[in-house]
Amino acid sequence: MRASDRAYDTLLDEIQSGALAPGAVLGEVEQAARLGVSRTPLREAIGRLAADGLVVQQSPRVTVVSEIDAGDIRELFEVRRALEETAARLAAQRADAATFSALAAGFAAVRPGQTDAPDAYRELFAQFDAALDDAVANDYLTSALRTIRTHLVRVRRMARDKPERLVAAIAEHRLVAQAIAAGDEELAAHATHVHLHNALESILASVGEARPATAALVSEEGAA
Amino acid sequence: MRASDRAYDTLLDEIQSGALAPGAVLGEVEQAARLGVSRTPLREAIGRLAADGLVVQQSPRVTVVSEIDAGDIRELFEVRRALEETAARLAAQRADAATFSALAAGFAAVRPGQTDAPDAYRELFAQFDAALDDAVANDYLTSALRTIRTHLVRVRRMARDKPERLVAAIAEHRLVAQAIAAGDEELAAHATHVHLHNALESILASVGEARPATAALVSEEGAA
DNA sequence: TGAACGATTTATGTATACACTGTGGTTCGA
DNA sequence: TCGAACCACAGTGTATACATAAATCGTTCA
Repeated sequence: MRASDRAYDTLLDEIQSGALAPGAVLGEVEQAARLGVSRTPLREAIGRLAADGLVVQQSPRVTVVSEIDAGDIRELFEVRRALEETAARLAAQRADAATFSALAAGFAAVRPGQTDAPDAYRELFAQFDAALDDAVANDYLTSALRTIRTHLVRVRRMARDKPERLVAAIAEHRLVAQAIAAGDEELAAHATHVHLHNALESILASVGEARPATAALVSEEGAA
Repeated sequence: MRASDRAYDTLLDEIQSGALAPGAVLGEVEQAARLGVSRTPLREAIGRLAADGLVVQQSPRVTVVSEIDAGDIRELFEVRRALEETAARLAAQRADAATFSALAAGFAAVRPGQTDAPDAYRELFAQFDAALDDAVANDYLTSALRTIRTHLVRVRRMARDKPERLVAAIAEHRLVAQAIAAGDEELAAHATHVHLHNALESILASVGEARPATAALVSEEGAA
């Protein structure tokens, strides 16, 4: 395995896990020494992280881990909605029905509280994403989604999902999978839209910065 | 200016212009010598082109300029539709009306045959894209669109637009600009959809690989 | 004669040395 | 005492040397 790949993987993991916090300065010599590689492959790793948007050149001489705030999360979800709704539509047109029927069954089989860790849920979501990419068969779309998902890992870490949100997310995924299996393009797109709306609301609430529209909905719920 | 930037700019231009044709092998020593830089900054340039998707590692030892066929063009437009429709919607919500009114006026002022080169049209389109990016104010979206546009330069070169298509594109842009200026989200999105549909059809026809649906429309036109 | 194995060559991956720029601190002058 | 200029240092950008791996060509054996 190449040293530059190891450096990239390590730094990516550390940024996504928060070990390297936003704003942390990434000096070449320092990081190269820490990771046990020379500056050349480390620079390549930094370059890839910069292309992903995970690090930015704060000044011409210092690169830092990029910040991410509630505004970024909203921007991220604007793009995510566009790409995933499109992916859902295309999958509904092209996907193998059996594959997504099986995924839907997998989501339906989940019993709340049965599985111990959220890792089991994450695994299901990852399988769904992989199946979606495979069904869509569009490298440009998959590539764009990959970038978004890379950022989302950090977002999810910032905003821990509550257990009930995870259960709801399972149900939402199940509906999307069913719609795709049925070839129902509109339902797949709209169910995806609903899912992403709920996911965003949950994340923003968790981060503690609900937007006006959400505040209104929350107070409605409180009144009802 | 950094050597790696010069190498990147040069290679990007050569790939987009076709001077470096798809399938061309990019040897590091060869290209470094040709561009008058050492291998280190050249490798960085190649890495950025790979992140853009303009070059691919054909085998672990040889990187080539990526191929692009009619299938790629369709995939590209699937993503482009998703992103630009979203951009149009967001711009309709957020844009400064005066800016897009001015752009609409600029499109309206174009007299067919008045300007000599398509470069004048391209300049207008570029201004529109820049204004759109500015209005949307979403770095993730802008970044994704930048990648798509990078590929589109090559596509346009492959498929020269006919003059009448350019005139139609001007009118289509004008409508989108008007819709954004008016804050009409739905019209902006749908006009964008129509524009991209027409652009794709024109390109595919020019490339000589019209898809079934298009063939039907063309024969209808012929019959009418 | 064909296939397989090995050696040579070539290109990439990595390390390191050098140069240059930008910044910060100190000192000198007003 | 304040400001400006100069020097020093740190860190990036670039070049080059070295190691390693893969591909190709030649030779040998079946």
